[in-house]
Amino acid sequence: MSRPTFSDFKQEALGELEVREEYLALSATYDLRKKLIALRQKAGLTQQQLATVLHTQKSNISRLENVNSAISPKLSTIEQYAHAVGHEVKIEFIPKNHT
Amino acid sequence: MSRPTFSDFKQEALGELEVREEYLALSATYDLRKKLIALRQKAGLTQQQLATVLHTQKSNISRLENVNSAISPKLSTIEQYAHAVGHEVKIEFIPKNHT
DNA sequence: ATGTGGGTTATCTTAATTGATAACTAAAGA
DNA sequence: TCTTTAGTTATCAATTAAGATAACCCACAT
Repeated sequence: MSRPTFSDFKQEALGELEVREEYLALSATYDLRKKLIALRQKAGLTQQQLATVLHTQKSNISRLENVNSAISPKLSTIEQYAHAVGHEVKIEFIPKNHT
Repeated sequence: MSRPTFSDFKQEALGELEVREEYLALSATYDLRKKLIALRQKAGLTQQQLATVLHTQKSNISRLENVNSAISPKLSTIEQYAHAVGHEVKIEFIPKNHT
């Protein structure tokens, strides 16, 4: 095992308290982006088509969906996207096991 | 019945198409704020205490929780709040009945 | 009456997201 | 090969959320 795996990074990151918050936040947005892409594709829309519906540009749609982008989208942005692909947004809060 | 009720406003607002999206967005954030307050209270924290945990000010917490505020919070903001009260954020997409 | 604690509102500043345009890659077809 | 389509990336301007400070209200207690 030469190069560090994602799991390695994960372990090291969780070491520091402040980094942990960041990690969890990233994982949540990562999950979100995957869902957004799936919704769009299921709706049979391209980024360009969705952009047109939302009166914006395809580059902005790409930025929103792209995992590499460092942005944390506004709730309203997520909602507009969801509505455009025929869905409502529901936010749930799951209790954490605080050891 | 002299003054208009919220229900009246709702009906009138739904009349126009562009306003409808806005209404749905508002209702979602309204729902969110109620949940946030409930989580904080269940955690036994005041706005001041939560603000301290998040290294911010109680006025900012109030703005986030307050229904009247016109802001649409960032996903990361919601997550930080949730983590501080011992919860994880999960976003779900509910299919709409497109008549 | 005075003070304290919890929450709200207003305002300014700062930081970040979003809008918009353009240039680019990669894949698929004609 | 040339073209088109889908998606990415970079950049800058414009909008907006978040940080910070201060003043305020209200309930409650001493």
